[in-house]
Amino acid sequence: MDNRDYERDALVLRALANESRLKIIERLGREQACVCELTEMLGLDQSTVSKHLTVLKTADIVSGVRRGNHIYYRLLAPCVLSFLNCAASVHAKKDGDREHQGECNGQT
Amino acid sequence: MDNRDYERDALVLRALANESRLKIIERLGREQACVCELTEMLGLDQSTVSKHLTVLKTADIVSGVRRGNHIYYRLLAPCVLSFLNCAASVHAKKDGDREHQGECNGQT
DNA sequence: CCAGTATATGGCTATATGGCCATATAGTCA
DNA sequence: TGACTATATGGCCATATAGCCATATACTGG
Repeated sequence: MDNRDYERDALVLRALANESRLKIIERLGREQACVCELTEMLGLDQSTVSKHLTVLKTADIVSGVRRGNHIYYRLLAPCVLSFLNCAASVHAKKDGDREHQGECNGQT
Repeated sequence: MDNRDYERDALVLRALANESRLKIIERLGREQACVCELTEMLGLDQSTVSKHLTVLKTADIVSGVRRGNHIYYRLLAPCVLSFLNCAASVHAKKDGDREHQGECNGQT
């Protein structure tokens, strides 16, 4: 149980460690979307969004299927949404709570 | 529930998105440790380890208390350990499983 | 105080990242 | 086929990151 593949783990976490990509994930957590929708939502260059999606695909966090002229992306690993709750609770703790137990479903 | 602080979330995730820091977290998840123990475990320069700990401290993931000559670090946010399980399940899926539901405690 | 040990900080270099623009690719529809 | 739209890729630049070495700081024990 100790032989984690830290390199792979870090790859996944690096893919998540970006504000724009977090927004993409949050969006895809609600409903699949095409690149153009994500591009409009983020207000970034389309090529930039495409690269973000490549990063997420490489980490096996999202996948896209073509439908007609569009490619619809969806979240493959919904568990990453819990990362956001945990991440949020980390600073929630800092800015108010006392000791921060629970809040995110970690095995203490 | 939509006004996430993505910047703060990304800060936390960036702090986790590094192989050496993941090893530190896994270690501290088992038991607190001083810098010198972590330095030996990682086989990196002591200054490098100290900087990693600063990153983790800044993200409120760990904190250290001095005891005599040593500073003992402990994990403040044990929920981050569940990140590792989720991250692992993301590639476990790739390398075998079919659809990857559950495995990590996300709210699907 | 001084010497010794543990930790932190500053300076440096090599590499990675995120953004843009320009362009290439892949599909649709006449 | 050719015009059009959606997405991906390559090139570039500015900034961030991880590592090292050297040095500073903080504490302990004589």
